[in-house]
Amino acid sequence: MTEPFVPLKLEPAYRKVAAVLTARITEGTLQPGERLPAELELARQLGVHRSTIREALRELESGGLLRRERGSKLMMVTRPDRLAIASGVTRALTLHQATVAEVWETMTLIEPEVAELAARRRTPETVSGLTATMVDAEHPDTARAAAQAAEFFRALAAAAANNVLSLSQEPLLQLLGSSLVRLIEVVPQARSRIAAAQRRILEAVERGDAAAARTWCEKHIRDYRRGFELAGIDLGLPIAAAGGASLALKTRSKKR
Amino acid sequence: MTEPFVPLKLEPAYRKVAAVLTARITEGTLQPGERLPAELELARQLGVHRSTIREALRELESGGLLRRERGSKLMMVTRPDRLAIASGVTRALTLHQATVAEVWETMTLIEPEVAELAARRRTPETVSGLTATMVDAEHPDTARAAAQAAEFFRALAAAAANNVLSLSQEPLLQLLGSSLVRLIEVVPQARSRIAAAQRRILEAVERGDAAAARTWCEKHIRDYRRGFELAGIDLGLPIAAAGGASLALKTRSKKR
DNA sequence: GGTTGCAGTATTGTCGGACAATACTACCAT
DNA sequence: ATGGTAGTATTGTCCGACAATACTGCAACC
Repeated sequence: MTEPFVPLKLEPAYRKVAAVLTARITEGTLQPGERLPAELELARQLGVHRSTIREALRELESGGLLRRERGSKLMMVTRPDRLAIASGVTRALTLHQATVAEVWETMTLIEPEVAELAARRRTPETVSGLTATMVDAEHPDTARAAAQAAEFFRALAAAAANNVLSLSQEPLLQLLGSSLVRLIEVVPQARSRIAAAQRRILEAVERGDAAAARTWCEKHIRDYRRGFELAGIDLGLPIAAAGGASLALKTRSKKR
Repeated sequence: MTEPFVPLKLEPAYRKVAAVLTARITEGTLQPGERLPAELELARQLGVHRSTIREALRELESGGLLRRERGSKLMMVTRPDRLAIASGVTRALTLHQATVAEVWETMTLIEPEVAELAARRRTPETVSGLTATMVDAEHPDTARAAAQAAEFFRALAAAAANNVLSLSQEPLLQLLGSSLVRLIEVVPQARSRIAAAQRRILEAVERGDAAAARTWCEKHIRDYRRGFELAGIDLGLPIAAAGGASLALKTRSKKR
């Protein structure tokens, strides 16, 4: 048999343009914060038509490498923010029919470790950050409570001072979102149980007791599972496609 | 102070088109495997110009939701594959200057748990999958050895039978790639150590000994750290921007 | 000094249309 | 059935156009 021919791939121009721009950004020639030249200028420099440039820009844009700051015309180079990246992963996992059980199990593995690290690395700031995100057992809005439950984990990861961890965790939180809302809606005692568990973890972190933080976190997550069962959520079912970032706490009011 | 106005956002048409298409896919109206209508047809149906459609398509394409099968014209709906998703995350983490230490630490947290699960859930297939990816301590190609080291973790996650886990792990493997190559190049005994550790883990998984799999995996990863230090890789430094999927096993030599 | 108004320019978003290259299809000849 | 061939459909890329709007500089005004 003869050496099989590799399917030689001729990339369309828009992809090459995208590749060039991406390279510039990742290698640092184009720093985050800088503004991209105008489309026509780029077209001139790269010797292609503006439409081609635009298609390439869309590609980078959806990857989070470019963004337009509110009410500006020129595109700005930027690094993808946590939410944007995670939402891509979230969508993918949804399409792959990830089950509630899989997501929950992954949290089982990760979160206790995060709690442990958080206890070890806590600083006054991160502890107060944690305190600020405790679930309010009284507030009537269930969606808010669910968002806060997720926010607690974010604060925990922040206390663990590891960005990679924070990012790895984010899709899980997004995916769990809709199930969480359901859980809190259906199971009345959930709020107080969550609040209690969070308090325990917080205290352990506060006094730097890594082992305690870990075990309380383990219990906390196991408790979620019980909650899901009580709420009649079938763990084997694919996770519902919650509307992307619906779980993020709207912190709005960025002064500027 | 008056109630501040929320910045009303008027989305450009291309983004709306992208949103419509994405919605169709995530909600299942457009199933993976189906082919998208032609661009002109879409333009007619949505009442916009073809260029607008094309910009939207680029957006979905880069998100992995659309792909063109080799040598076909029409776009096919598809679910993003592991590599594509992970490479986005990888790029993001690189831009965020994630350090070797952070990535390594995250692996420290995750992998032992993965090993434990793998031991518990192993099946004849996954075990033989693991066996197939063992590092070849003899083969001279260092890049190949590094790729195999990563592949072992993939097989491990596969044995753990949790897709969410597999996907969460993928960016870490990609990021570690370049450091791994360096490690294996510089530290001569690395290969045999890696091979030995893998053998231990494999055996533990094979006989379903979860605790052993876990502890061997812990040691294995700690050993990587020592290796990094021996190789003179500064753990506090941002991880090098390895060329994306450079770590994937190259199954073929691309001439060109 | 700082704000306001205004004209002129630059830039994006969207459109219309064009054309070459190529994948697909249907039909015909062997 | 196989192979060839012509015609059609579709993409990739280009050209050009135009309205809406962000930016700039400058003059006028409090």
